[in-house]
Order: sequence, then structure tokens, then C-alpha cells
Amino acid sequence: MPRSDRSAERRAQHLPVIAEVFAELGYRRTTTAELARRCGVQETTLYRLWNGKKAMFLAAIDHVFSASMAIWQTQAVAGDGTSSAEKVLAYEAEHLGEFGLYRILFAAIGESDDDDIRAAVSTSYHRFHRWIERQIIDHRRRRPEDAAVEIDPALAAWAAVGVGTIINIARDLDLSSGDERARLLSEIGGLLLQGKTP
Amino acid sequence: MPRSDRSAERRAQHLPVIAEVFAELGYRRTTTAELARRCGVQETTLYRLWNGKKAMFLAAIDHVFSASMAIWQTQAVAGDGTSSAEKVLAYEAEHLGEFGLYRILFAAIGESDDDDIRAAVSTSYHRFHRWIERQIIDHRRRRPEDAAVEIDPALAAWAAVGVGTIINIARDLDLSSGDERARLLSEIGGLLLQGKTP
DNA sequence: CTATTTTGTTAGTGTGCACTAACACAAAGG
DNA sequence: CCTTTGTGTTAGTGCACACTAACAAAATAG
Repeated sequence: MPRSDRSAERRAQHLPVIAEVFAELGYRRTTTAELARRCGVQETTLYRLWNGKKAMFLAAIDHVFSASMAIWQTQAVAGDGTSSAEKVLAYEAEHLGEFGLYRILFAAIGESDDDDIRAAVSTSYHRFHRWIERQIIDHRRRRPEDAAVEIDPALAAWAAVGVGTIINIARDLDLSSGDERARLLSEIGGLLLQGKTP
Repeated sequence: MPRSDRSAERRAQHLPVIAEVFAELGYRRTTTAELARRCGVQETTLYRLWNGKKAMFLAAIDHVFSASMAIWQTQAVAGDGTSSAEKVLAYEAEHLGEFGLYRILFAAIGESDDDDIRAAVSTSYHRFHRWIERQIIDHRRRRPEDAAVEIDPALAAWAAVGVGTIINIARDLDLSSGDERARLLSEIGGLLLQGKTP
């Protein structure tokens, strides 16, 4: 009968661009016209792939979160002496915020009185936090010499998210030098990982 | 000759309300009609006090920042045994984010490609950071027993801002219990203050 | 009082934007 | 081939919103 449905592929193809635009402009300032222009298609094409602008935004949140986690996971697995957490820390020091995760989450927070958006950003943060907490626990298990731990891993994970957030803000606004941000990430990050001062 | 100019007082009178609305809705979703409604005046009245919506937003940023700092300062001065920093920490654990400082800064970050807004939020963050850094230095000077310090006060101050940020996000989105947020503030906050684990 | 200026109210205007309808073309299955 | 369905293009609609013009009323200085 008819042609087969390629809409799933089309969505996957456009999503990185859409996420990029939302990360760049936020939700409100992103227009469907701009999204179409950057994707190189007509607005109607996008409207056939998603129900509306909000659906595109929700998809973008999910995409940028999944992409970030996937990258970290690939960093975390390779196994030499250093722990997964240390490798992710080192990686982030280089590529921090590359996928626009923070910017999109910020945009979403500003729209959080919409229940769907609130739910999306809430679950993203929860998965984010849980993943980091796991890394911390894992790190401490592998390095028993750091075992004289004072900081609850759950708290340390939230603090790590907070430090990551302010580092991204600082970079976006040029609040501090790249060197200071790198030290912030490694020193405070290391402290939270180990649970005590070095 | 004519009546004296009361516009400065009128501005001061409306600013808290305007800041509240911007903190609640963000920049884009705040309409001038809503601002006027909440202030109990007509739109034209507001337009006579400020040049436009952006000017109202800039004034709101400045107001919410000054108001927060003023509150903290009053908390910091009273002098019993505890240090200023500890008192501010304790106060924030109770009244966290009451003045919408974080929400307004978030809204401003989303508009940071506008040079004026970018400048306003940038200087706000710098003053914010510098103030906290001072508190940390002061705390450590008053408590020489904590002097075996490992963490640079500048880094600790940025980390404190980050932790404060994530706590506000967590509260807004119900990401964690109030108890967990209080522990996050006091334990990590205390750690950053002292520069080493207790 | 009078002159001058702030304050209040009404009624717009132009614009940007999310979203849609209608139509032409392309592609694949039978 | 033909039929059915996906893809592209054009043009447009309705609405929300930032901002303004014009005029009425109230208040203060001389």
C-alpha cells in the first residue's frame, strides 16, 4: 500500500537542532519559524512531526538529558586506575555544558507552572541526581582509603549538581576565568566525591 | 509653580510588586497588563514611571538583589558568639529564596543576550559572590581553630552560590524534602565555611 | 483663583507569533 | 500503470501583547 512511516527518523534527525535552539533562546523566545529555519524545513513539516511547540520542547528536554547521560556513561565505563566519577569530572572540565543541558533545564524551570514541563524537568533532575549519587558511592567503594566519609552521598550529589549549575552560569556570563572554573570543578568536585578534604 | 515630583516614591512603591511578578512568571510571560493589574494601576501609569518593560525588569533585578543583601546584612551584624556567616546560613535555612532573588536571576539569564540585562545580572552575581566570600574569610578569621583550611574562599563562595541555587530549584520543583534541603544547606554550607570537614 | 503639571482612564495600533487550511508533488505498494 | 500516503509550499487567521495618543481630573505652587 502506501509509503512506510519515516516520521520517527525525521524526529530524531531534527531533535538535536531543536534542542540547540531552545537552549540558545529559551522557550518563550524560540519561535516555530526559527526552529523551522534552523532545521531547514517549513513550519508545517515540524507541525506534522509534533503536536505543537510544547511537544517539541518536551522532546528537546528528553533528548538533551539522554544525550548528556549517554556521553557520561561512555566516559565512565573505560577502566584504568581512576574511578568512573573522576573520569566524568575530568571530562566535564573540558566539555562543560556542551549539550546545553543546563540552559534547557533553566528554560524549563521558567515554564514550570505547566504540569507537563514541570514533570519533565523534575524527572530529569531526579535521574541526574541519582546517577551522580551512584557515581559517588561507587567511587568511595573503590577507594577505601577515602572511607572516613562525613558527607552523605545524596547531599554530595545535590551539591555537585549545584556546583555544576553555577559553573555553567559563570561560563555563560563570564563571571570568572576558565581557570577558576576548572579549579572549582576539580577541587570542590573532588571534595564531594571523597567526602572529606584531601 | 507645579506639583513636586513624586515619581521616585511611586517607583519605590511599585517595585516590590513588580519584582514579585517577574520572579513568578519570568520575563517573557510577564505582561505589562499583569504588572499594572497587580500594582493596582493602569498600564500608562507604569509607562510614565519607566521607559518600558525592560526598564521595569532591570529595576526589579536591582531591587531584589539590594533587598536580599539588606536582609542578610541585618542578620549578619547582631553579635553573639556565632559568626555572621553562621547566622546568615541559619536565616536562609528558614527563609530561603523568599525575595525571589534566584528566580529573577534565572529569568534574567534567559535574556542575557541583551547587553543591559546581561550587565545587570553579571554585576549582581559578582556582588553576591564577593559578599559571601567576605563572610567566609571573616568567619575563618574569627574561628582560628578552623584555620587548617584547604579550600580557597573564592571557590568556596562560588560553591555556596551553586548550592543555594540548587536548593532553590529543588524547593520550586519539589525535588527533595525540606529536611534534606536544610541538611544540604547546613552541612555543605558549614563545610564550605570552615574549609574542611568537621 | 489660576496656571502648570502629575495622575487616571479609554481606546486604540501595529506587530509578532502559534497554528492551520488548501493544494501540488513525490514516493512506494500492488 | 494507479492509488494511497508522506512531504513541501503558500498564504493566511486569530490572538496576545508592548506601547501610545488623547483627554479628563486632581493636586500644588504662586
